Amino acid sequence: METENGTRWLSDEEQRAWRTHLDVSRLLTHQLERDLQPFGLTMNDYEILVNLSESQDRRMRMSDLAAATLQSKSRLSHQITRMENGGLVRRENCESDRRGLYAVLTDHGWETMRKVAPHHVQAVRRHFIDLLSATDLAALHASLTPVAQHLREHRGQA
Amino acid sequence: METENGTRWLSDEEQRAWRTHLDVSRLLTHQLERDLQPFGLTMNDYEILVNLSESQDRRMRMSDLAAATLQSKSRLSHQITRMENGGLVRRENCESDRRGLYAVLTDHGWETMRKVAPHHVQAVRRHFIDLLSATDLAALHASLTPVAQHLREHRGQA
DNA sequence: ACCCATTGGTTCATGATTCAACTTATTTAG
DNA sequence: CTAAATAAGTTGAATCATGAACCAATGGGT
Repeated sequence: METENGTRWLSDEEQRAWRTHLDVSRLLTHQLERDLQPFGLTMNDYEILVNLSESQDRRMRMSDLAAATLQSKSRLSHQITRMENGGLVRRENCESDRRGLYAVLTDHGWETMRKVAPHHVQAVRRHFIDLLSATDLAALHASLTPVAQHLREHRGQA
Repeated sequence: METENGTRWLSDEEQRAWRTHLDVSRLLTHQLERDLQPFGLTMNDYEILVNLSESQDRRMRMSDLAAATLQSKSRLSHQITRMENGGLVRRENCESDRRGLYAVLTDHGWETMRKVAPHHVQAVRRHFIDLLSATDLAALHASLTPVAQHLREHRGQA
């Protein structure tokens, strides 16, 4: 499993598992993207709608929203601009910190959310959740949680 | 778990598992992207190098390569053009089917592969493989395989 | 009170991705 | 044998993402 130059290559089973994970993650986001397309939304749009709609007063600070959705500030800024043009969201400035801005869900954004969510959930079920037994899903969750935590900690460094 | 409009919403555990999967998949690709950056490669570049270097005569038909890497023909075409400009790969036309083209790994591409692969493997280990026990990894692989298969079958339709 | 480092957010330039339109070669049906 | 359908790839325009540079407000420290 180890070669003269000191590299610990992946075993066959490790390779297969890794490739499967990669494939699922790509195929799945691609599929969900396609399922949202008829509604004129991307996964990114949708995730922002979710975050805002679950927040106090349907609003979040730009920074917090960026952190919650794992995007860069720059990307979020563009994203919100697009959604603002689509009438899903509006910017509103923050009293307590005059640098800050809120992204606020509009009524149209809220309505869109209500209309689209059931379809999206159904898609997540069809292509992922319902293909796994409850125990498999729990095991998967348990395995992946430390990975997620590790990655969060290592974010933004070499 | 089911509401008046007939939507089967996700249970809390399902939600958490799903979000964790999503987060891992995004954080992980982002991290691996960053680990490749010092070598001037993206994950896409790398995956193409892998595919070519494992193929007979270090060459593949464009279509096959597109299928293997789950990309559209258009995207692959642009991608190969970039890599061709970087000297990693070259196009060569196919005798048996005059519409067809091969993407061929250049010597520089091969050397790049040899140099980068150990670092990439190490990154995959550090951020994923080595964070899971062998049994967890096997279970994850077993759970995900039917999902991957389902998604492959459903590709390209509603 | 003042300077300076930090934080919150945008903007600009560049590169990547997507989708539809297009060309050329191959296959199939009649 | 030929016409229509299909397959292999490319191209171009529009959209989206990334990273660095930037501006403005805040918060300490001295």
